[in-house]
Amino acid sequence: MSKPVSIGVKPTTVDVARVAGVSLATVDRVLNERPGVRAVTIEKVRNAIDKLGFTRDTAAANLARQRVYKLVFILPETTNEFVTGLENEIDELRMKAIHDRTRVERLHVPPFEPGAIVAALDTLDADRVDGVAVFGPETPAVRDAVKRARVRGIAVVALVADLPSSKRDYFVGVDNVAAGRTAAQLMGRFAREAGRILVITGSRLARDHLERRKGFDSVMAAEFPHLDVVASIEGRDDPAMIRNLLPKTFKTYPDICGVYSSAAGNQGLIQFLKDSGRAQDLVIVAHELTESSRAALEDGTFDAIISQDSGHLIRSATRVLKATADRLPIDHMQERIRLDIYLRDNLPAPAPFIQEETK
Amino acid sequence: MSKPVSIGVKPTTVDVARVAGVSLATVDRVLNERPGVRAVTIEKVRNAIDKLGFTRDTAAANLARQRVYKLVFILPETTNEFVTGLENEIDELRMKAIHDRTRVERLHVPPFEPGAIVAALDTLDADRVDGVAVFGPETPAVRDAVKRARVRGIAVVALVADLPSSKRDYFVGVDNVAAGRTAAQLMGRFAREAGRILVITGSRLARDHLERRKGFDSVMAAEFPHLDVVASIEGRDDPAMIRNLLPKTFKTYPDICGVYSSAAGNQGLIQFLKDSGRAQDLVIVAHELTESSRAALEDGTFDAIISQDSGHLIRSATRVLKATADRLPIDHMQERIRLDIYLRDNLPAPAPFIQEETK
DNA sequence: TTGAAAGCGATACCAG
DNA sequence: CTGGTATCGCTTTCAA
Repeated sequence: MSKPVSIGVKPTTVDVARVAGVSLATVDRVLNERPGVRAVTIEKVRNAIDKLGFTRDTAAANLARQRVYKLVFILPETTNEFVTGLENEIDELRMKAIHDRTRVERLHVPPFEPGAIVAALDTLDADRVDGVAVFGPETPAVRDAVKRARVRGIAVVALVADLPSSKRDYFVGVDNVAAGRTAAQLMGRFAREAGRILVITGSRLARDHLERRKGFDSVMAAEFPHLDVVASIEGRDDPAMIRNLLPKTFKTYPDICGVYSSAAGNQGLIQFLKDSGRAQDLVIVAHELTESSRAALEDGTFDAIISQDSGHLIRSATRVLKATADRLPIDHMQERIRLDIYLRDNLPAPAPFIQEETK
Repeated sequence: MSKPVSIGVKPTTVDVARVAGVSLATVDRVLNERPGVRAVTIEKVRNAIDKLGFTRDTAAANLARQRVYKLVFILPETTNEFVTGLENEIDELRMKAIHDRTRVERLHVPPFEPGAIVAALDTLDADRVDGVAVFGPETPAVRDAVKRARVRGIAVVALVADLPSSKRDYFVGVDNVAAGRTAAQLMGRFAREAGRILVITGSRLARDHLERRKGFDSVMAAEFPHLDVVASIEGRDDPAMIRNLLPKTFKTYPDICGVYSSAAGNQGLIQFLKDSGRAQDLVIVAHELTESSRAALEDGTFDAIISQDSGHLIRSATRVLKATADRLPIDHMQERIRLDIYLRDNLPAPAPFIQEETK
């Protein structure tokens, strides 16, 4: 209608201010929902914003704000390969994150001890930390500590194992029930003769382990009647403990033809299989691609590995935490962590140990 | 030694200028390798830079520069689901990319026509386009056109199918030989009785198809002697053509017990299987998770799908093109596209058709 | 060959 | 409640 506002390709705050007939400062107040603006004025600015299709330039905003994202990852203090894999990814991220105004810290707490996580969460100071990713057992106390942190204004995501305390939670990890079902599907297809299947689990506090077990059992029962799942052993993610428990179990059930290693501690299983000469004749489905599980897959000890990419986990958690801290929407499709299946033939090129090839 | 330079957390160009004893403008000249600086001066600035451990703030730089990345994707003009999936991802990216100063375009060329790609590449103007991702047949003419584009200063990546024209190439896609091997592994494990395996391929111009075939044959021959791979049929990614070719093939080889659909056009195969009542008794391994292949997997028509995530492909290509255009290093670990295996149980939640759930 | 100074788009402090 | 203006880290004329 009236004289069109002459605007370049992408409107800026200046354009908004001009169209709304207010100052830059006021536009900023409305944009950031700062107090002290009359409702009418807010309305004027809002109108200008969507008349122009304005979207704020995050890079410029962060520059002006000198914003630095402070993120912390709480992980169990163990030496299991999956967790050390996560640690490595965090360290790598820490290096690159500097360029993105992001500071990343690792916090370690004793494993399988909800109290330690609670304490860690409670010490987090809202103006020293923007967001925290938690990998740990799901207990009411932990869920409450998460809630408290969130109330203090800290963004929280559950990592690897879900912590469904409220609808406002975000979980970065795989669907572990589906993981169990997938493991069962592979086991059922690969194990040709009838026999028993042993499940090695970690801890009944670990929600991820329980979910996997549930998915596994349901598919085994429904689709593979020739296989019989015997009671699982609880290895607490500890290779030595697993190595010690296995002989007895195999003595009790001599007709075991497959093992589903649903938690960490694969090294104990591998050791047992090699020691007892059963490395080749059992069908083994395990979790998490690590140095030793990869080797076991390559040499035929393992038949399949179900995994989740630790790089994706860490990067995704980071993006989600930043978005949450900024109250920005999350791209759920991108953040969905896939359930990877590895056979010997689709193993990714191994990560370089020392450095990238000097190209 | 001497009075330490008082610097905050992260050095800026101002710090560099001060330490080097030159002006901001000169620092910028050195940083961007602009001409007109004496060697000695360059040296001074360089010293200051790594004395301080300075790294330029890309966001600020892009802001000042008002940089807008112009990226184009060249895709075959077909209706096959994999390609339309890529198109959707590109469109989605186009929306979000605006916030990242990135403009994305799609360019469509007739499929299996190297000349069309060459023409498209040659029309690309270096000061209207920063980078281009090409998905197309690998021919000398195409490789040359890629070289020319690169000489003009346009970043190029090969998408999905490699174009190994020189060492400076970058390929965004999966290892297709490994994909073929993986398909064979699944086929061999899933097909219990002896029989013949049919391979459906696309075009002998498509490098990805050839590589898959190669990997498939090698594993089948080496590991599964009970299965015999018969000559493949060439479906040109065309469902109708595939649907028409199959009956004859099955008449010629009545003992076919498995099909490896190594290219696009799965709908033709599915149609044939349903029409002929063979949907359940054959082992089918296919490529690319799409609407119809997902349905086939869910209802048991397909047994496994080998796939590459189209979202990852597009996002990765984008990152690589930007990094190349800016002469920044590429994070090869992050850009590695995984070879996804899908069984019925690890299918990701389907993409929403209309919109995200109104949260 | 080098420097001073004006932006880029948004934020935030200080007045009025 | 609202407006002016310096500033963030870097780029880019325009002069010198």
